[in-house]
Amino acid sequence: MPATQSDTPTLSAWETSTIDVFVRAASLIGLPRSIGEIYGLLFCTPKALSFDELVERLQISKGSVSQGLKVLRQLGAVKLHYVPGSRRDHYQPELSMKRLVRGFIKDQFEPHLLSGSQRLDNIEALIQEAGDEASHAHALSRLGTLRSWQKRTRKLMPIVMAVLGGAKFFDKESTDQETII
Amino acid sequence: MPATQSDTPTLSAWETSTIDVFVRAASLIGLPRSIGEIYGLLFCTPKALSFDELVERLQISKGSVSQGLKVLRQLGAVKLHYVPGSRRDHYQPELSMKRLVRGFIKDQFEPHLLSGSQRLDNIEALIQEAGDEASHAHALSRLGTLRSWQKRTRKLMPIVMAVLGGAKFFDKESTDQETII
DNA sequence: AACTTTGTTCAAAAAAACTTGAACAAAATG
DNA sequence: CATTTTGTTCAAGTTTTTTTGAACAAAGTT
Repeated sequence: MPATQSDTPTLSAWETSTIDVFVRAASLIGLPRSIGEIYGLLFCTPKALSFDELVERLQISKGSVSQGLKVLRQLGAVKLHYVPGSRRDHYQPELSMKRLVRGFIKDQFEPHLLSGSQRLDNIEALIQEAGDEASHAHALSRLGTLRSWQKRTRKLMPIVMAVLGGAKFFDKESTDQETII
Repeated sequence: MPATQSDTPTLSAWETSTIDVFVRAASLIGLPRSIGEIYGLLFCTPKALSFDELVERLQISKGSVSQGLKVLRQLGAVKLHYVPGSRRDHYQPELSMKRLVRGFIKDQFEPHLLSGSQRLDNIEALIQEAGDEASHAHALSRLGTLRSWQKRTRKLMPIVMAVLGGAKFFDKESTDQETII
C-alpha cells in the first residue's frame, strides 16, 4: 500500500477537454491560458479547491495561480468558500453567466468606454486648435460618428444584461427606446 | 519653393489622438496595433487612401500594411474604392457600426461558437466513457451549464445586431422569447 | 521582351505577454 | 519568539505575437 504522499491526481479526459474549452474562451476575451485553466478546473470540480490543489492538479506555478486567482476575483468569476478546519482559501467558480458577463464588462469594458469620453472631448479641442479651417467640418463629422458609436455601445450593455437574466433595463437618459424584455 | 518630392505629411494632433483611440479599440478586441493605425488613419481622412499613402503617413512597413489591410478586408472594415486614373487600390473605412460589429462577430466569434458545439458533444462522450459512475451526474450537470451558456450567447447575437440598426431578429428556434425591439 | 509599378509572402528580428521560482510578507502555531 | 503554513511579488526566463524588409509574383508600360 503506497504511502499517503500528496499524489497528483491526473486530470480525466473530460476534465482536460472542458478545461480546454475555457482556455480557448479565455484567449478569446484576451485572458491568459493559466486563467482559463484555473477557472476550468474549478468548473469541473464538485468541491471547492484550495490554492495548493490548483497548483498540483494543473501543474502550473504558484505565481501563475496567485495572479490568476487575483484576476478571477476581480472579475467576480470565482468566490471564496470557507472550509471549516482549514485555513487555506478555497475557491468555487461563479456559475451565473449573467454575473460572469457583468464582471467582465465592468472590469474590462466600461473603463475603456469612460476614458473614451474624455479622449473624445480632448480630440474636439485639438480639432478647434488646428490651423486648417477647411478640414474642420470633416473632422467634426467623424468625431460625431465616434460619439454616436460610444452612445450606442452604452445603450447596448444594459440590454445584454437584461437578455442574460432579467435585470433593470433603462439607464437614466435613454428615453427614445421602447424595448421591453 | 521645395521640390515636389514625396513629402511625408506628418499626422496632425487630432489625427494622432483619433488613431490612438482606434489602436486601443483594436487591442481591446485582440487585434494588433498596426490594424488600429490603418483603420484609424482611413477614418480620419476625407479621401480614400492608397497602400503607399498608408505606408508613408503611418511610417510602418509594407508588410504590416499588406497584412493589416487583408484582415480589415476580411472583417469588412474597409472597402475598396476605385479611383479613376490610378491603378493602385484605394481604401475607405466602413463607417456603419452595425456592419463593423457584424463583420467582427461573423469572423471572430461565430467560428468559436460553432466549433464549441462539436467540442461539447465530444465532452459528453468522454463523460460516458469515464470509469467513475459516481461523478457522472455532476459532470453532466456542468455540461448542461455550458450548453445553456452557448445557447444564450447565440440568442444574444441577433439582439445585438438589432439594437445596432434594426435587423431581423429571431433565429429559427427561439420560440420562448417575447422580446420586441 | 525588358522594365516599372503595385502589392504579397515569409523568414528573421523585435516587442509584448506570460510563466516561473526564489525571496519575501503575514498570520497562525507550538 | 522561532517555526510553519499560506500566499504574494517581481525579476528573469520562456513563449507568443507582431513587425520588418528583402525576395518574389502579377500585371501594366514602353
